[in-house]
Amino acid sequence: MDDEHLGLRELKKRQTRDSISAAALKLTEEKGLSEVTIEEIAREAFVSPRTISNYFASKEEAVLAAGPVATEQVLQDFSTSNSDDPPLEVLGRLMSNYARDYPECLRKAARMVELEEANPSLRPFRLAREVELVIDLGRRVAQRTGTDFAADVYPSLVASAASAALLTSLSLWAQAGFPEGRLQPLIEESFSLASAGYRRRAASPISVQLESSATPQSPDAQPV
Amino acid sequence: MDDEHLGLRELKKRQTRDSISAAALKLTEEKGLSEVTIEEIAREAFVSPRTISNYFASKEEAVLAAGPVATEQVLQDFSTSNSDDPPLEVLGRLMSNYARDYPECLRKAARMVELEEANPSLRPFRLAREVELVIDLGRRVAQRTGTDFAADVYPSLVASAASAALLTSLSLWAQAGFPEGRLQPLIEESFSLASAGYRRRAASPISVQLESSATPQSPDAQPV
DNA sequence: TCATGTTATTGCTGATACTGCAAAGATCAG
DNA sequence: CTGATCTTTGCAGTATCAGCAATAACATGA
Repeated sequence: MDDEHLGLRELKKRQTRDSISAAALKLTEEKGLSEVTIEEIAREAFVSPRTISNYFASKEEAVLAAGPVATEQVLQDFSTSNSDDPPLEVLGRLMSNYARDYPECLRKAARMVELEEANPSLRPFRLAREVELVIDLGRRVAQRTGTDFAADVYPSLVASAASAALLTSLSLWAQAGFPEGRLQPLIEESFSLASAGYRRRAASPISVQLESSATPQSPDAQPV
Repeated sequence: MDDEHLGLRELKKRQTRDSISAAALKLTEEKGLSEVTIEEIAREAFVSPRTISNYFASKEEAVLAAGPVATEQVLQDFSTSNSDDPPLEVLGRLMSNYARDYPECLRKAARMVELEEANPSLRPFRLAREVELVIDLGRRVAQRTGTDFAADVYPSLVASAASAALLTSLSLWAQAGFPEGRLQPLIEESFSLASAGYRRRAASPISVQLESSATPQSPDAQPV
């Protein structure tokens, strides 16, 4: 029911959708989203302005649609893996492996973080997408642990913690200038911190300290 | 610098701001935000449409400005209190006390959650506000624990966990129909779950189980 | 009290965004 | 090939929003 019999119609739909979001992303990187009009995106994507409204409710959603979609893979893996470890640890391992195996995808995600800092109007919409993912993940945690998603805080809390761990890691990593090989330890640190009830291990005041030159003064940072 | 010498000007500014957001809230509850125009809000608040644009960037922000602002109190209390306990536990106590002492404020917050479910366009903007709070809280955690907000995942993770604990509790509580006296235990459960690294205590599969009749079938829940 | 500077409010205007509707074009199934 | 279905498009109407200048309200100091 997913990629089964995709006729020409479905193919063209995805194609125009991708064209639009790619055009939106390109123009946004060039001029800033506030300077980009629907009409421009339409020209760039070879569609009519009206068509853009058919696909996206706003410029912001069009830009965000160009972001990474690989999260679904991790969600799948989480649901199918059957370990007896606590969900957070499983998620931590999955994310860590993901950072190791598909660095370009994480890099793309971090690039979106930067794009968001340059274009604040993106933030609300990115967050809305994020919440959808957290809800999805929460349901999976509930199913996996046999808890009730609607009556128990547990699944949602775990999902939120995992999301925060990943996003905080990405944000710090992007801020430090994407240092090679540093993301994975950051992710592991974040997840183990959550699993430890946010109590620092005495031995590691700042265990995965980045180069201090990368973030000399820290006027305003953008986590989450 | 806060409530010091508020001249007539500042007073009137706050007054018109409140008028606008109150009008926006009232009309939204009556007809749904999508059916409300800026012009209507302007009439209701006895200001010109142009003035609304001066105060808020969108209808959504106007509505959200009518929400509870008491979070600042908790942030203040967190910064001023000087306990040696882990920040999450301090925050948990503060929120629990808050739920006990100012139930009407929490109820208002939960009402906003419901309003958001009825008017999905509110969500992105509420989330954006939420993130601002989390960043603020993260900075305070950093200051309190002597960690570096910009170089260390710890402060942001703690702040995110606290935010998730509160919001998840509110969401569940609202979904269950605001049962009297149930919010505080939910909050305590959520915070202690986070402090315990999201590991259930063996004795409590669902320790703060709500009346099962309150949530018979759970088609789509809205945490976070 | 008055005079003057400062700031908020307002109307106007132009640019942009979004939606419903109906026509035109593309794809599909037989 | 033909009719059905769906996508794309143009058009028209409504709504949003920001810049600008004028007006009104408040503040400050004498």
